[in-house]
Amino acid sequence: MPEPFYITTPIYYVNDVPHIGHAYTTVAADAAARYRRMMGSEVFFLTGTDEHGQKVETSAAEQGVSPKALADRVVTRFQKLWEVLNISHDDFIRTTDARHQEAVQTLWRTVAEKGDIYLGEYEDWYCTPCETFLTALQLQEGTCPDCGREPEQLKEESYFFRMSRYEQRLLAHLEAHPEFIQPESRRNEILQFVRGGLKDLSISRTTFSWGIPVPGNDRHVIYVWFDALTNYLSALGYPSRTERFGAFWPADVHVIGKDILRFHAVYWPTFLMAAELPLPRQVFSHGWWTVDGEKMSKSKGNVVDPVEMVRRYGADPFRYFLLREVPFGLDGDFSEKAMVGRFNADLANDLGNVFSRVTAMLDKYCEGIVPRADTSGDLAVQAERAVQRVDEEMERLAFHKALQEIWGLINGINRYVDQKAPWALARETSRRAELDGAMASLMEALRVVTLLVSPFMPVTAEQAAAVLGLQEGWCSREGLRWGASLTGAEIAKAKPLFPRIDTAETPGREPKQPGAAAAKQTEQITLQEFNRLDLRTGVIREAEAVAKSERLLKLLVDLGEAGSRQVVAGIAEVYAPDDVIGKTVVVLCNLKPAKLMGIESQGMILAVEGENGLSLVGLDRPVLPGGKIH
RNA sequence: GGCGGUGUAGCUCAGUCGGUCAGAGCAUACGGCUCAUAUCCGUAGAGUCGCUGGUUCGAGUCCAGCCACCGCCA
Repeated sequence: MPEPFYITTPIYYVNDVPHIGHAYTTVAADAAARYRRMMGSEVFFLTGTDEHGQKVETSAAEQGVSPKALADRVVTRFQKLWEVLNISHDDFIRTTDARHQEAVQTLWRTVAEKGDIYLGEYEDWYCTPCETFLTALQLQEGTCPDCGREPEQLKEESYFFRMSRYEQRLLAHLEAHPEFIQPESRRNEILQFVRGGLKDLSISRTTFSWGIPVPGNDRHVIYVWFDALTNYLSALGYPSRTERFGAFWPADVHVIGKDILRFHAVYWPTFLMAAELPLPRQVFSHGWWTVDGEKMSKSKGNVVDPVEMVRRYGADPFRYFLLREVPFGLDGDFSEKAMVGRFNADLANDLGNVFSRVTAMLDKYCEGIVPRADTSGDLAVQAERAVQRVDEEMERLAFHKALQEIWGLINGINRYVDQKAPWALARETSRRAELDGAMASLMEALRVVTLLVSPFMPVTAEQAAAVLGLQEGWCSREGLRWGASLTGAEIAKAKPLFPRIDTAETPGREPKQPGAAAAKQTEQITLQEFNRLDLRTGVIREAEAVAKSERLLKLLVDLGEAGSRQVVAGIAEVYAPDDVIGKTVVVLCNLKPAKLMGIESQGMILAVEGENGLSLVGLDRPVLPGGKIH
């Protein structure tokens, strides 16, 4: 009977543009899920999207579509990303799924019947000039944190969850289960928070309607966390006591980012207590990524697009980087320099090279056939130890340590090659047995490395398995045993798994020096010549992908008095149609019209090739469309 | 303001109960091999272990104060 293992990512807000943080959580959960599958567990790995709420409602209204239609369109951004990153989730839950709505309403009724939901009044503030809602917590001495003015107080009828009632029980649970919240520093924060006392929690809204209705009161919609967190149950079939539910609840681990720790470590367990359901075994909160040492933000324009990183470096190297660079649980810094460093030092020089090295020797000295020989010895001991240690580290989700262990084995393989010097053995026919033993051991070690690396780099592992001629089902717990054998297999010389990246050519690696270098190469022009360009501001009113093209978007650009015109722009790799609608851009209007993919383009949108991909040229203050640029 | 954390080689960081703990990886330098993706293996560091005091036979390792940065809460 395989051991069940249920692991989740958060459900991501569907209206968000996926970035490195989303990729990180999901890649980490995927590596854990794949490892457990290899080890023979029955794994259920869940991810999905949170699709309700005011932001989706508003965005949809602005675009004149229904919220569901908007969600249906943008959910694909996440689904595509998971495909690109080779995420092996078993289910993808959307909060708009009927199964989820039913689960949430049932959970609500269950908790309400217990007397833990009551109708009350929720207070918040609205800053009219800023057009933003503020909670009591956000206020600074009673004023708006943005403009410093006094906001208007609003009162709203709201249902409340009696969270205060579970304060002691939660505290007891936290104290009895130190592993419940990880890492420990986060656990301490939560302990401190709970010790400070739990208030009741507002769990419904009347100010928007895009959500799951409160059972028995359609004026209310169930508010974010009561809705979203329940996804972990609904994907298992709750409220039906399905086989799936029986097998997988409670979850083994919810992998989350530290921004949503409290909701998972406080709200969620108390909801479950109220519903008399068992609590998840662990909530693991990982850190955040900065980019080149700076906080990632839209305004800085340094948001890392995971799709672009995969395009540049490949899914496996990107996954490897995320899990190797930083201890899981701590913050980390992403930079392309570090990415390339890891790629060359770890993947090309170590992992990739050792495959080429050993298979080339096998080809040369053993006609490509793995000799039948004794493989006991030093390398066997090292491999067995690595397998054992990787297991311990994966148990704790210490991905970076697990990878360190694997690389320790790779170093060991390289050392073994040096010690045995097969090229020297091959010159003396009398040492044939010794050569065979060494080569058989080396090949066996490569096989073990292939398995160990597979949860992190599934595509590379498949390639390596193909090189080694491994049979179907190679990725198993049994396969991790030393001596599970390659004997007699005929093996072709491996092509480089990771061709080195020439750092001189790497974009973004060299410090930018636009001034001097660029000026020298650029021919000077007169103002008259510049004035020949009819550059104007335009607002994108419509946008759609051009069929059969990965790069092109067909745009309708509003140029104010100059009317509207159709422009085809090569920006689709970075911008989805929804991203650009409403954006003010700079248009070269007197460019000779041209046809792209059969569609006429009457101008050109200005963009820059930045470090993180293409970026549209924008304006730093709002401007009416049609403004002449000079 | 309250609570907590961090500050160790050029860079990123390990250092469990105080006594070979002054370490690893990257980068750099030198040496070796030639099977391999100019890859690999080995050797090398004049680091006041943030600062100042204290406890101790002995302190990155414990205590106090200070400085800097960060997190949670208010």
